[in-house]
Amino acid sequence: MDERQALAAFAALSQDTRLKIIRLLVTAGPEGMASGAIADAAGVSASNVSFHLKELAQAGLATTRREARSIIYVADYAALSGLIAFLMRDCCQGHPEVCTPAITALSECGCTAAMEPA
Amino acid sequence: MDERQALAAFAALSQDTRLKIIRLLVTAGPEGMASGAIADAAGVSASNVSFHLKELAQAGLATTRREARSIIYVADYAALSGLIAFLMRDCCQGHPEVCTPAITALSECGCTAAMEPA
DNA sequence: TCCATGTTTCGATGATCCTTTGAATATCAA
DNA sequence: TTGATATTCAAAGGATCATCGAAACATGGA
Repeated sequence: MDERQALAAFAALSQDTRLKIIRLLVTAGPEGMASGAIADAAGVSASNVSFHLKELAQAGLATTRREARSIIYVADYAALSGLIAFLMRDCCQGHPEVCTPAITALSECGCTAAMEPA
Repeated sequence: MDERQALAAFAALSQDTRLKIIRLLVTAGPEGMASGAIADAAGVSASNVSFHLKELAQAGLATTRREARSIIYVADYAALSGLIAFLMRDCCQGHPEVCTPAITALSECGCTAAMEPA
């Protein structure tokens, strides 16, 4: 993830409805959600959700696949962790006080099970 | 960090000049940088940098202190790691494939030295 | 084929944001 | 006090963005 992509991702996440949508997609998992279901869950119109989903897809944070009449949106986990990595890489240069609290946050989600001591 | 704060932080980071400024501040460390020095380094006018610094401060990503005629801006490391934590907390619910790559990113910056195995 | 469903696209409107300019404020030195 | 330096503030412009409604497109079933 370069600066250009990070900028696009930050812009995509800086909007109320889109942040809501990303959270929906992330919790929905790899199966994703149909556009209509997202619109219902987010409480916005079909055309409005379509507008925001397009933004998220263009920012690389979501991918799509068609399934019958529905179009399914899936969170791009690699892009999200890439953004996290970008923030960290940028923030840690000689200042571990930035990342150390993040380690605590990490351990809250059970993902540290696979970790090895440094 | 709640959703409102995260939204403000994402908005602050989604602008070219401001992202550049945050990177400058982060690498500058706790000593910070004067407004004028930031303007020079970022290549923008004094009033423009002032505008963006105000945005960053209001988003909680930077703090200020006066030093003689200069006003020194300092990155708020707690807010930055809080944003990282917000992203992670949101993204990991049942999907460790999001956070696991972030662990790799973490280990690149030397901050994992303090870590314990889970 | 015809119709219903799900989604996107287009055009218009109002809101928000970024930049610039010039004036105002604060600090220090002479 | 006067002048110089450092920064902020306020107003105006041009650009970008979000929302809505209507129309268009794609798919599947009768």
